[in-house]
Amino acid sequence: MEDGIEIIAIEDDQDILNLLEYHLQKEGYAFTGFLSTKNVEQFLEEESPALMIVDRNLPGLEGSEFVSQMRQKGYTIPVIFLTARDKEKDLVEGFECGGDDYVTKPFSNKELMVRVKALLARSGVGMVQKIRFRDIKLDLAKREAWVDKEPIDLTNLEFKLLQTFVSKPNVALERDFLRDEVWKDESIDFHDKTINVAISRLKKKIDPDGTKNYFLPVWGVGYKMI
Amino acid sequence: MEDGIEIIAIEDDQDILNLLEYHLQKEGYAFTGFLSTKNVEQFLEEESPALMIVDRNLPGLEGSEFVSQMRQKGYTIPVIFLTARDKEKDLVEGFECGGDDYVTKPFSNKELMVRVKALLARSGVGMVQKIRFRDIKLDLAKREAWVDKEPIDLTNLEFKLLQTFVSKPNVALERDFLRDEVWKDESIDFHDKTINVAISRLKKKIDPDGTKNYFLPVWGVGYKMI
DNA sequence: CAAAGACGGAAACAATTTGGCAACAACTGC
DNA sequence: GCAGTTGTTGCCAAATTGTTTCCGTCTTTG
Repeated sequence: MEDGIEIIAIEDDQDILNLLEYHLQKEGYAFTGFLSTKNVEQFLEEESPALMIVDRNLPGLEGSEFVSQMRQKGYTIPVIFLTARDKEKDLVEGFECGGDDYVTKPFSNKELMVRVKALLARSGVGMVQKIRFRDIKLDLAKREAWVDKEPIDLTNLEFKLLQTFVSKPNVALERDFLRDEVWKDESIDFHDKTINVAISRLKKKIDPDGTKNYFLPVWGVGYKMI
Repeated sequence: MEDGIEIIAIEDDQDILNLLEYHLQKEGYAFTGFLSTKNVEQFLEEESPALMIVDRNLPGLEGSEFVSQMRQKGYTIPVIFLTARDKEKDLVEGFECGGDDYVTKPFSNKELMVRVKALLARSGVGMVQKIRFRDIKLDLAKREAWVDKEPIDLTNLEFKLLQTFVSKPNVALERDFLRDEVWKDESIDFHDKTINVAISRLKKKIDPDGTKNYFLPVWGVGYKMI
């Protein structure tokens, strides 16, 4: 299912490691388990998994300490800490040292899976990114757009433009901002009318009758999607 | 501490609401509680809090359903769901419908605070720009203005002008300052009366009856908003 | 205190800026 | 070279902004 997404776990309890392996593999993730932090760094150098599950209470080097070290060395891999339910002080430190979420032991399969998926989504992995506003829906991964459940064929520019607006609904976007955001660099001799025309074309595609008034011109500033 | 960050909660259990209020206010957040989803949308239109805590099991409209509706309408406010520990199916839906985190009841103060802070950090709080003075409110992002809760249609120049005054209430702003601040460059042959006329037009828009006397002319100097 | 001059208020008019849109041109990838 | 996409230009309409004028009010000063 989640094509080739790799998750590793560091946990000194072999039973829990097996449990993690079972559930995560069932969900389609590639899984590698470690009983200690040893060899993990070497593994990270070679494999770059998408997520790391770390027990707070490891023998020898503490889990949070290990993550701190990895962060220092520049690894930004998202981390879910496993922590005993009664150790709430750990929890705070877990967030503070750069960990991204935590799960208390004993954990349920479902809770873990939800947090794994949420964290992966947050870090932009295997995203099924969909954004919507009013009756407009955009699938960023597939680059498809729907208006009122009808698929709309948009060009690349139109899609970027619409995405920019749907990401910031009800906000007046200045022409300079749009130029930076949609047209990126191309600095010199950028004609003002370029934006007007692009908006005009987009309007005609997503609202041929002109009855829905998605775009409101903000005079002297830019446009606002309403 | 967290200066003026506003958090609202929707929870039908008054005791829990009080608990939330106590803890969140102790941490320095401005808090508003709701016993149902009624009135919440109206509140959101006016206040735009930084975070919303929503019980999944509300009487009438379900919490997740409500959040879905708000998202459809373009509200991107981060949400923490409160959910009973045994209802894990809810939990999954919570993430799916756009919620950003969840906390299981009964929750500990610390867990809640950690998640609140993490979510606020993740959503980059402090970007919503709203300024107000007397019964005037300006939303800089939306470029909308309200007087006495009534939306007022302002031109770009008028908006910049009003923003300048609302940012410095009770201060006499010199004409030179206004020229620099509102009219930027355009140095040469700037007629004095230009400012007069601009102020005059602005006055007529935000106070048609002329009863509120927002602007006090400071003879030979400029204007003061009072 | 009164008159003159300076300044602000309001309305009308003029100039400028801006957006919509259509048509044409340039570009791109195949 | 063709079809699709994107940028440019020009015309029109509308909104905004600047200028002028006249008048009333305030300040100053003799």
